[in-house]
Amino acid sequence: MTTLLVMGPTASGKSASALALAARIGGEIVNADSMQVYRDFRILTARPSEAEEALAPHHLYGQVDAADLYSTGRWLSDALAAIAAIEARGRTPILVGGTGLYFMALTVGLADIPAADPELRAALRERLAQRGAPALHEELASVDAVTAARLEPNDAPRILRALEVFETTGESITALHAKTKPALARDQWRGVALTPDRAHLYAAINARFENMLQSGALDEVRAFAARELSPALPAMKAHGAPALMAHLRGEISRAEAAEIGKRDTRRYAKRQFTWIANQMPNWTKISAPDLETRVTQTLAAAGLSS
RNA sequence: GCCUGGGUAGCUCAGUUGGUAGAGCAGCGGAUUGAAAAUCCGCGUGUCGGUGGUUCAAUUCCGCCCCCAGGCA
Repeated sequence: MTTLLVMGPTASGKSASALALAARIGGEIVNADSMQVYRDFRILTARPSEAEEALAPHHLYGQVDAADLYSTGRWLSDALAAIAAIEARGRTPILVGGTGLYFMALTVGLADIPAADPELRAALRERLAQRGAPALHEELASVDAVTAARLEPNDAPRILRALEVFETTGESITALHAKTKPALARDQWRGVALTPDRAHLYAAINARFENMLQSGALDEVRAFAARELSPALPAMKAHGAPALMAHLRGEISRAEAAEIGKRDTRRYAKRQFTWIANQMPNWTKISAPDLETRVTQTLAAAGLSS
């Protein structure tokens, strides 16, 4: 069976495409977005509404509490389980989202590395806070020169990860990457990437953010802030969340917070374009602005028919 | 219509005592293997309003014109 993968920059209409595709071919939708897995920010992360979710089976949306640390690894096993279950029902899995790394885990692979000890992680983060990323980069160079050479001295998350992997496995993360196998074989999936006109997408992003504010995004953020969770949690990184929290604390105006939220979202979309252009050579690019054309082109690219 | 101030990057502006210009924000290009809506690297993107003149050389000085803001009528 073929699994359909649909990637697109934020606000490109992925969710609507997925719904139309699901209806057309009797598919089930699986989330491939790192923020829409969190329960707390339904509006702010543009998660499908309850009404939309009722139109087709949806999986991996809002099932994680914001206090939890989700990860690419957890998503990969969750997604593979969902795909297997959907195929067991004789239906087509449609994975939809904007997180390039998740699709990479599926189609390129995620290195088979045992989970790191939480205490080791905490210790590394502490060292990072004390001494800074360049110091850890030097440390990495002394044990894993190959990886250090390809990482920038300021790229804290990757340096941290490389050190953590070396300390738990005694091997270079670069060597482990080289052994990686795709989770889905090449003939098991078809990928399409939405590449809308950038000026129109930016306008859509700006308009959507205003809509989110009209629809209660601020209340959502207020309720989240009341939980007083660690600012370092991944869910805190949802576009607009930090700025809206600053607004609730009286530090910036609502208009300023909205500008920051829109800008961060636009910059993210730009990075997604870069990812699509350079990391997804085997994917069909679809730039058609209207839904019907996109769906038709997607089905054609996937060799599926309705 | 007259007076004054202003037209320089997408925006807000600085600047050049004449040698074709630079900041902030926005933006653009790139990397991406387990917190990825994260993180990191790189890049000024410009008929200096138009047109004549002076000059070896004009975005800069001079004339005329156009546009914007305020004031006087």
